[in-house]
Amino acid sequence: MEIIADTREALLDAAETLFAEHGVQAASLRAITQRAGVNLAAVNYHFGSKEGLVRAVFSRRIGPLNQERLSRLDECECREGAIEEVLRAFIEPVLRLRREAPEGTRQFARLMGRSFSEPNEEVRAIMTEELGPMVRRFAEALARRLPHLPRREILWRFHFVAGAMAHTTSCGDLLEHYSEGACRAGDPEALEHLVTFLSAGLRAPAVGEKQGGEA
Amino acid sequence: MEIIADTREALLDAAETLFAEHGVQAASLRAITQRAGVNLAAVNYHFGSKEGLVRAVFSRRIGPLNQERLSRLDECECREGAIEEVLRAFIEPVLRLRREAPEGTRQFARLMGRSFSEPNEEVRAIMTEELGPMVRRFAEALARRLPHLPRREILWRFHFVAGAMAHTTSCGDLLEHYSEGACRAGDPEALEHLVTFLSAGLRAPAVGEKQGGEA
DNA sequence: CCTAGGATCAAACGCCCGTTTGAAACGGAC
DNA sequence: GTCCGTTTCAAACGGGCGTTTGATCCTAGG
Repeated sequence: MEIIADTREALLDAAETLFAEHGVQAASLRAITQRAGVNLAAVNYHFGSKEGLVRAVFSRRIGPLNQERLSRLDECECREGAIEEVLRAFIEPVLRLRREAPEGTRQFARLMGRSFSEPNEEVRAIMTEELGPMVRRFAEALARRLPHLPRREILWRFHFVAGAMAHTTSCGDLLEHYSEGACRAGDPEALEHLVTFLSAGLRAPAVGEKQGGEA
Repeated sequence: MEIIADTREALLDAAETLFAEHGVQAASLRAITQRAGVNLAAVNYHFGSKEGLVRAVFSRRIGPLNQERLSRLDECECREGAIEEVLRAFIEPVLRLRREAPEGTRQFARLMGRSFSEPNEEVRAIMTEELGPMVRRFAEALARRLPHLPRREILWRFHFVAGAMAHTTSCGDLLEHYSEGACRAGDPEALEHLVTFLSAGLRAPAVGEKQGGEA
């Protein structure tokens, strides 16, 4: 528990940036160690293998990220906050990653957004493992606020919520490109657009019902 | 224009499946040619390079796909159809890919959903090129039906529409996993859930306005 | 029948990958 | 000063990659 973790941290930072930039598979250990200014063998010494490095890169950020989401959800539950607040608790911590100081951190949101659909099975496994309990708690919070919706429909809609968010964090360039620079996924207003759109979607009547219909 | 295109087609089919399964980068030409039952050198002979093969795999499907989307949008425009119809024209052709006969085709939706956030820049370039005009026409169709929304907000929301759809086609397993099999992204009902959720989101009042407010 | 040209083939090319190795450098404990 | 566990290092390992090559097969046209 000393400050010896120098090489480890340098590796995690370099890997985070290069994973985000080129993908986990395409970022070579040679490129990572060179950027970190350490020897090639350091990865296998400190993390056992490339997969160990991948796991460490994800764990380092996802732990605190989920903790923040869940503690904000706790607050929200005490105050019996509206759907909008639940969405903010879910989304804002991720969007804020994009505006934080260290360069690698900023890239992590992009990396994470992409990782849901990663072809690499190990990466996907890491994501489902690390995010599982958090996802379930948010799904419950939404279900409690939308008692008229069947459980299956809650899950569908939460899937869409996650999709819109992941798309925004991982393909922000696309939006910037099509809007010719007018919309920037890194702006604080992204949160407001997401919350407005998604809360309206969540509040829609159940599939098969007319507008204003009842359960 | 004869039936000589045997090897080419076999390569496209094999590549499509393996690209979807393992990613463009991780699918090797050796694996692709072996699955296609052709010689390794056939890729470079018929497509010039691996990138040529990638382009061909995408072009083969995206062309007809966009044509179907646009002709359905045309119909919809004639009848002055509602937002729901525009969404169906945009989404259904993609979801139907998942239920079509050839195995590779079924995988293509997954491949395409993932390709928006591909680290490989060439793949992303192919996507923006091939989808650009279609995207713009749909954005206009939505703008005409939501005249009270600023143009920027239309673009934000269309981005979320695309995100929810892409997430559904590329990470359906995730939804199936978290719902313990209750929700299957390949089911026809996926379309109904998407349209219900997304049309409600599109109809939300502009950011910063109260429910029921006017432009 | 012969031939020219497209299509296929096995084999090799050079390169980069993740990992391993064994030695060197370091830094407290005694 | 010596020792020992930790950390760093240059070098090499085997293997897979995309691509190239030159020979061989096949077939339509003269």
